[in-house]
Amino acid sequence: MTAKILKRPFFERDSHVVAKELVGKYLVRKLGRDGKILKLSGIIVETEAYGYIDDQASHAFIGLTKRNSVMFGRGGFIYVYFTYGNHYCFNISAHASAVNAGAILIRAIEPVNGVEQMKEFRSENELLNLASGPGKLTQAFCINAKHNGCDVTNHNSDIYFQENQNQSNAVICTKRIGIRKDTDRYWRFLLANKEGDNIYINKYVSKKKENQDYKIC
DNA sequence: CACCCGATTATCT
DNA sequence: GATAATCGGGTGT
Repeated sequence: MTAKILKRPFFERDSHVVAKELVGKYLVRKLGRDGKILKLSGIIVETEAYGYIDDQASHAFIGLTKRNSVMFGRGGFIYVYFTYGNHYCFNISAHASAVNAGAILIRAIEPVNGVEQMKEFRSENELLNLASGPGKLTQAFCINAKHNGCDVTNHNSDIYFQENQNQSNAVICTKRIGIRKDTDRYWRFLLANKEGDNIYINKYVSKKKENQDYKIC
């Protein structure tokens, strides 16, 4: 029996709730390659939530524009944007109501299936460096501007999310990183393992130095 | 290993 | 014309 795909209702909740719950789930990328369908997959180990009018760091803060329009549509659609002249960032729209807006930035993934293909896409052999950052994971999973606006909630999607039967037992949160405004809210979520009183953060997260100030959530 | 800085372009004002 | 939800290479310790 295959794991369940995350459907529309999962994404139509407050973005910080969705961001927290996406941690530990699988991302699956179906790819046509040499006449066959190749599946790349991995466990989401780091996300960030972005909101609407109360969140100055969010692309939606300025109101509806051509670029951010997916953040204003229904939950469960892909928002990809190009930044710093080099990198794509992969987001999924999420908010609780039709008059809201928001998205989740997928920041890091622990590679599981299709590792050799990811290494080729990245020109990089080190497993820890394949998808441990938002720009790295789009390259490893071959996600780009053509995916903007795609629905992830059915099996025909090239990109979708799956439940994880063996989900880890802890998620921690930190302040969001790489932003200039609204830097104080704890809307960055990391996968961790709790063993007794000890917390171990997943080693595939990005920017390990910025993980010091965290809370258990 | 930590810090610093340049690259490079779509998007919005 | 300014900005940016980043990355990787270079330098110095």
